[in-house]
Amino acid sequence: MKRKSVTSRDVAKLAGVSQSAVSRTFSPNAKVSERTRKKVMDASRELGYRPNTIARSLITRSSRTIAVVTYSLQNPFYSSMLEQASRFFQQQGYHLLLFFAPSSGDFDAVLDDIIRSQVEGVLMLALTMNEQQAHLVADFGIPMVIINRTVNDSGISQVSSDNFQGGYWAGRYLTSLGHRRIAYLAGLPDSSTEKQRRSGFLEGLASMQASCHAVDVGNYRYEDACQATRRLFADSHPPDALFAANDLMAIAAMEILRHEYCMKIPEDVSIIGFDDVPMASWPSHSLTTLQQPVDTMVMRATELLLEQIAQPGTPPEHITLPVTPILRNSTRRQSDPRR
Amino acid sequence: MKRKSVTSRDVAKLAGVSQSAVSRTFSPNAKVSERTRKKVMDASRELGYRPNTIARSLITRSSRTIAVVTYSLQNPFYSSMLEQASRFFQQQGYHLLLFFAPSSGDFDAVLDDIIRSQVEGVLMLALTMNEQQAHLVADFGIPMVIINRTVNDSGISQVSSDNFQGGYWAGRYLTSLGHRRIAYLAGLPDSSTEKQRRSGFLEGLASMQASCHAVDVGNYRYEDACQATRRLFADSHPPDALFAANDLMAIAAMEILRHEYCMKIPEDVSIIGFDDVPMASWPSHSLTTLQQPVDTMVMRATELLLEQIAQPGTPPEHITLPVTPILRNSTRRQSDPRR
DNA sequence: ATGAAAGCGCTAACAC
DNA sequence: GTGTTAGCGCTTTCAT
Repeated sequence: MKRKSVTSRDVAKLAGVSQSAVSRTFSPNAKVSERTRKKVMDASRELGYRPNTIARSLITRSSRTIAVVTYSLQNPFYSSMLEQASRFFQQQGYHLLLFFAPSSGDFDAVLDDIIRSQVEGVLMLALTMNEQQAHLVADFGIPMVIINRTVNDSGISQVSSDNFQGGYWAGRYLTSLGHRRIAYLAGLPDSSTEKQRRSGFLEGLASMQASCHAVDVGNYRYEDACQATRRLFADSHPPDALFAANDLMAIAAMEILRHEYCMKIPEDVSIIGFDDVPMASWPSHSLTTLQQPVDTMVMRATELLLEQIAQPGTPPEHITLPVTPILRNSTRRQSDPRR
Repeated sequence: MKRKSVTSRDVAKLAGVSQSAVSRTFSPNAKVSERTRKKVMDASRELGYRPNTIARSLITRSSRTIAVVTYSLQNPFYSSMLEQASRFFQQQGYHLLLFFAPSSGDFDAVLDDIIRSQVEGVLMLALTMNEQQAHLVADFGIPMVIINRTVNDSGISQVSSDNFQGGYWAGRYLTSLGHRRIAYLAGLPDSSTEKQRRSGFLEGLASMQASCHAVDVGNYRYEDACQATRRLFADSHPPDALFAANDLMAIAAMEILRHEYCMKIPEDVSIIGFDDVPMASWPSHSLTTLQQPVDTMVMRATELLLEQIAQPGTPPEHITLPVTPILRNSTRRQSDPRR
């Protein structure tokens, strides 16, 4: 059954036309007579011919391929972004090359690989990188947009939500509920989202004459967040409120507090997350959180990328979308407002 | 900043060597003198040269690209498989082309697209397709392995776990706990996993002289499973046990039962899931389930694919891996064993 | 509208 | 070891 690479030449021979006629038949805006087209199609069907995308790419110098590089799919927030972006590009007739940033090791090698692969654009999904790395790709004239991370002052397009504002709100809100020992569960230390959410949070607290009671790091991951929570609450003066830099960690904290520390949420401790992943709205968690506009973020990012591909001169944009506090049942006013 | 396509020719000219010397320098098993290599590397660096993967693919007729096609990433079970498989292939020096099966519409068009893209292999991730579709790709001599789905009697490699056995165990176990009104929460009706888990379940029940009390469909999705659960338990004789065809639906059911029907789990109803996603072990859910050996499945599938790529003659394999019951706290012996 | 011819950027014989 | 040569399968002028 295995047909081995039928070429347009083979089809041409069988159809009794020139090879370029075959090419034209398979080109979107061809100028081929119905008669020729039919002959070609018949022959193609008979031989099981499929145009070779690689050869086409080589000559047209357009691969119609986009690289998406991401860090992990553990967090439903990322996998959902990936799925949405992928479906969008696929719908637009693009192929999608998927890369994972190696957990340990050579990210530059991946970037190099991407450049060699002749993609027309790169979507960086929640990827932390330095300016040099960011420029490496851009300097090759490959349009790139970073989503859910920012890189300082570079000429690179980025779409993210207002992490600072989200943190700020969390800080003020928890304070306003009367909490006095408010802790912070941090994400990946080097990531821009972490830095922004944290500084927003601290400033939010400060704006209410409050300060942060304790900090520990959960690296945006469930398991790490469990450990961090245990450390935070093993103290003789445990927190009475917690802001976690993402929902996954917030939920991890709830699990630990409820089932290992026999604490009630929100009675004993208020918790706020960040993202608003679907899970956050499940009754068991009912997590108060800061909703990121995923759909909009993906849409803006993908459109931006496509635009830059279509018009290479397009200046980079930095888009910051607002976050929305979603009030659920993981937070409540402190019963003993002793302050 | 934008350098526009520096070719090996440009490098050759600058380095004062032949174009093939440049090619050799960038080929893994080159035969180039150190002197030439250095000249080439220097020139390359100066011009920012990167070999064009597309041109290389065209002439070597190997794209070193694998297509992974999947249905959705909503379920963490799939996204985790995707991540593992991707990382593996990436590590092996392959590129990964990601395709999503359109929810409504032309799957054949996607298959066609895959064939045109000259991938060296295809990994079908939890994809339901008919035999004709399965053969379409295979007939082009493109190795393919299906993971977590089976296609009847085809000459196509597939790796899955023993869904029937899992269902069978669930049926017998729930019966052995003394439950008398055991319901089934079904997955995607046409999927092989659904059929196998269901028939295993029914036979398991039958082997204990029991039968299924009610069935509803959750399509393997959270939201749909919520609806189905509401329907199942709105009855005047609601189930006292539930087997859900995957964890996501099992958890959905728990959420609805606990928070909308004020039922206790496992006191009022026992629940069993399927997959053992990370979430299933979280204390809030503590779901009894059938663990699929994800790591092994992915490893076997990826190795199988690579093997078939390396040795085109390799006969297809059908690998079925055992599932493992994981006993947690969503099931318990019926307190009133009236039978 | 159609065919002939010239490459796209690279690898792989093949001589030297 | 190095250069020369001939393509990989296709698109795209350019004549006709």
